[in-house]
Amino acid sequence: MPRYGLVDCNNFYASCERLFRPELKGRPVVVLSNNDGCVISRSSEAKALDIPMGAPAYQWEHVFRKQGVAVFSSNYALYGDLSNRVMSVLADMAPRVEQYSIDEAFLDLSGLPDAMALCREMRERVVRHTGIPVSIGLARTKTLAKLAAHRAKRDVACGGVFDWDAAPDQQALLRGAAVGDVWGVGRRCAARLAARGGVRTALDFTRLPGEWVRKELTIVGLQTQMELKGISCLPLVDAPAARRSVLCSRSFGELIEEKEHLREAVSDFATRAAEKLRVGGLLASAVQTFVLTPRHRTELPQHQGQAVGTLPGPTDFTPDIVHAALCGLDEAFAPGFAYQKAGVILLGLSSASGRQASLLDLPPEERERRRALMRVLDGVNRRHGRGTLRLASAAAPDRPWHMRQRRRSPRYTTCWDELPRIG
DNA sequence: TCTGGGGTCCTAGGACCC
DNA sequence: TCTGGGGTCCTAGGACCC
Repeated sequence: MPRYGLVDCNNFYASCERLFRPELKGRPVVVLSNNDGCVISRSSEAKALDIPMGAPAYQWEHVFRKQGVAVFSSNYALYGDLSNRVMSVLADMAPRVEQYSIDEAFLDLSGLPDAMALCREMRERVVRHTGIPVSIGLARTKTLAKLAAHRAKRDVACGGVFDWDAAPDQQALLRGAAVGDVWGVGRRCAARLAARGGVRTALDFTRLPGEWVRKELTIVGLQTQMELKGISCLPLVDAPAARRSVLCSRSFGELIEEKEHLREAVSDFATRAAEKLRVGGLLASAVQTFVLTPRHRTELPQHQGQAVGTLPGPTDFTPDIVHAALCGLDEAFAPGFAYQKAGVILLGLSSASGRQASLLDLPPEERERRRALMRVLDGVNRRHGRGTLRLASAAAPDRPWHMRQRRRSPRYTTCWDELPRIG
């Protein structure tokens, strides 16, 4: 029988923020999305105040003030670094690890004599080495392991680790889980299940006829159902799959009507996306640009535009990518709208090392010249901060529509100037 | 005034080919 | 009068995840 573990960092972003601010222990902490828009992480004290996940920050300001909630803008440099530290502890202890997200990892624990003991030790070591508390679920499928971790987190009696397979009454466990809490069952799907004969719990879901599930919820829904029944359909994926796209997009700090400003923003996004390409050793063959008006502002005229610009061939050369993205913008843009968001997606990715020579190839000396230029650009920007060297079409850093981040904590662990001071 | 960003996968439908 | 069928590839849109 396969055995999976799911390690889940508790309230990850909020926990990261609290690491460097011990005086916040016991106080409610929330972390906001980009632009300080909505709540994306809450400490247990903040959850106890009934601040929901995704709550728009402006609607909760009075609660933040009244209850002394510590509020942070998101600081991905910090979270990414702490995530790496947690993952490396796991990799040292478990035979096979699949990092599933910034704060979760699946483990393959099949065939181990005492998986439970290993998980307990792992949990202690992670908190000792990184300060981040984690919960661990164990089960014979990944989907059940997710539910088990959920349980481990909520039920303090578990001591942070819960073994689904060892539970005496697994039906009761399934009955206690809302179907919407099952991994792979989103809002839409949960609503359809409720509409169809009131399927509300995970147990109800397992009792539906498989043909109906296949037909209405596709093969994905059927897999979820089988996994809930204890039949493993989703294997551990240790080698990360090749990336299929690179996306860079932002909401603006204020709405943009001027095409010139959108050009600057899109130029920025394309530049960042090209950097990500080079970091990953990838080339893109197409660039998609999109622009959106604010969907929540129904009183404003709405427009969504997108267009794909093709590149001369697979490339990671910033000027080519920016140029194609701006061509896309010309097509996607319509005048007379106030835009709230834009983005650039790089598609048709291939590996830079395994690159096919083509008839359209540039002469080797020109290729080398471009590579050298990008190396210099990346080197300078790595050392002196992103955007130090940029194309003339890109935005100056002081534009009013740049994203708001009024409450970002220092980059304690990744930036020399922002190290914590002691004494 | 103020509601994130970055991904993946599946399906349906059309174009095209033999 | 009869008017194929199966395969592939691409795209758009939807749903899900954290």
